Amino acid sequence: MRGAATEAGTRGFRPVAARRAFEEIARQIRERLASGALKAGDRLPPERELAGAFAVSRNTLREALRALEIAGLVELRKGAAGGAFIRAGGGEAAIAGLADLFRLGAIRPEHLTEARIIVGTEVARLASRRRRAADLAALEANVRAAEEATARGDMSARAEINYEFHRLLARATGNPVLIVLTDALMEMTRHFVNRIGYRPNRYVLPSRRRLLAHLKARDAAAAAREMETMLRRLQRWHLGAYGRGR
Amino acid sequence: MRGAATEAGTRGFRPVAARRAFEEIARQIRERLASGALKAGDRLPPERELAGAFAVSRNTLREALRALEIAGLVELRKGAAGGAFIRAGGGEAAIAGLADLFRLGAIRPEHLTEARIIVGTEVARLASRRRRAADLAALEANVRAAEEATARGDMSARAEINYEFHRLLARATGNPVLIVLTDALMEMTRHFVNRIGYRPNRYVLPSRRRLLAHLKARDAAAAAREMETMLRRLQRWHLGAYGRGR
DNA sequence: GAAGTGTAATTGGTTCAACCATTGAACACA
DNA sequence: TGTGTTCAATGGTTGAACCAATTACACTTC
Repeated sequence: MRGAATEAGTRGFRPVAARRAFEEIARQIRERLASGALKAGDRLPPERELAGAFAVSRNTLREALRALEIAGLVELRKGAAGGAFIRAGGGEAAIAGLADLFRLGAIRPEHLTEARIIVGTEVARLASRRRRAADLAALEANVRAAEEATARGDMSARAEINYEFHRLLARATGNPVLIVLTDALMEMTRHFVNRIGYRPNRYVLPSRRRLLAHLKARDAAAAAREMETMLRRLQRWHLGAYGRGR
Repeated sequence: MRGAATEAGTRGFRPVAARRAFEEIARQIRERLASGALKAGDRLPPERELAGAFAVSRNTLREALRALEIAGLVELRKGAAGGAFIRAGGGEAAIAGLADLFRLGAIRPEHLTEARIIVGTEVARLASRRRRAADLAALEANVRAAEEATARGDMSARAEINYEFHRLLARATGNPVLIVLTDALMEMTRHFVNRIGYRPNRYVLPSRRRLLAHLKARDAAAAAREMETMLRRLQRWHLGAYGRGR
């Protein structure tokens, strides 16, 4: 400080925004989404026209569209009837974001299995209350497919069908938060299993059959118990394999 | 079908990928992250150099970097010591992705409150088992700040401090999946509350005090019960406001 | 020597003007 | 009717240039 008499201090000052142009553009488009002025299926004007409207170069505008595309808000299609279309959000960005965290090593296998027990148990409970006939049919077809894959020794297909079971169950709850979360947990599990290698076990399929019976009977407590028991066995199985594998 | 003798069908054919250049670049960089060749804090070469290495123009390379930046994997800094730095993932992309879903209307308030009950209850249970002295101190300071904000009638600060309580509790579990998920749920709650307006209530703070006592005593069952009861009351409160407000 | 000051180098941000590649629809033709 | 062709629209990519922020460093000043 040089002169106390002229020093006015810096309180009340904030760092200037210095927001990049493409961020401001993406913000404005997001705003129209939140306000309902833009809804799923709508098409934005062509890039050249949008660039003119925002008074930026086409490159800068493209970076803004790229940001929205990665966030899963718009889909870009080439060709005569192409353009930027507003997507009906399916949560792909959130799923990819969690999968990236796992890839970065921020999430360790025991965190993943713990979260799966928490979410999976409550998904089973809610699904048994809300499942419709169509959900039950889809789940039964899934278990049958798993049995067939096991019979012909196709372990890769078996793993995929198992992930799909959890996704179907989550959809039966009708809660999109649980659906997205389950999808993300399965995506992380897939990465994890790819790393340690899939090892078949004998207790999952019988558990599935018991779970289906509870779902059919709408016995929420029994369904939750069955799922929790199965996931805890799976946790010991996975973490054992991880401990030996690392 | 014209000639059954020459018709071979289309089974086994799949649409060709036609991946865009920037996607392939982002994939390669992601791969290095997953393999551990790149880790948090590392700096990628300057854009001009990278563009040369991938044999693409600088614009295309920038779209790849933009994609990685939006995904939260890298951070771009200007200036002499600038460049693309690998970020220590904090899950911002996943959080933003879920918040976008809420903004798009795919997630309705009852879905949000249901998920909060499930996650919050189990977070309280795990936190009471694993909390350390520092967690307890931070939570106590938070509750004190909430009481002060209430005393001076600052409802906006009060709301923020309340969200922070749940985030702190999630951190005490030590599970990054639960941390990211809680952050995302709080972010969605903030949007929701901003829309319907914050209305103070009298039962949250007493519940906080009881919860702190359970945490201090490491009584997991009581902590979970307290949190679940509070969240269910909050659910009725919020949904009631939403029902009248829409 | 310590602290401030100016300057140059580095690097991301943006612009501009092209051209390429894909897509779908209009259209001609058998 | 259907089949192939042409063409306009639109996103994808390129390359060169300049702007703007940031840092490192030599230089001055006390």
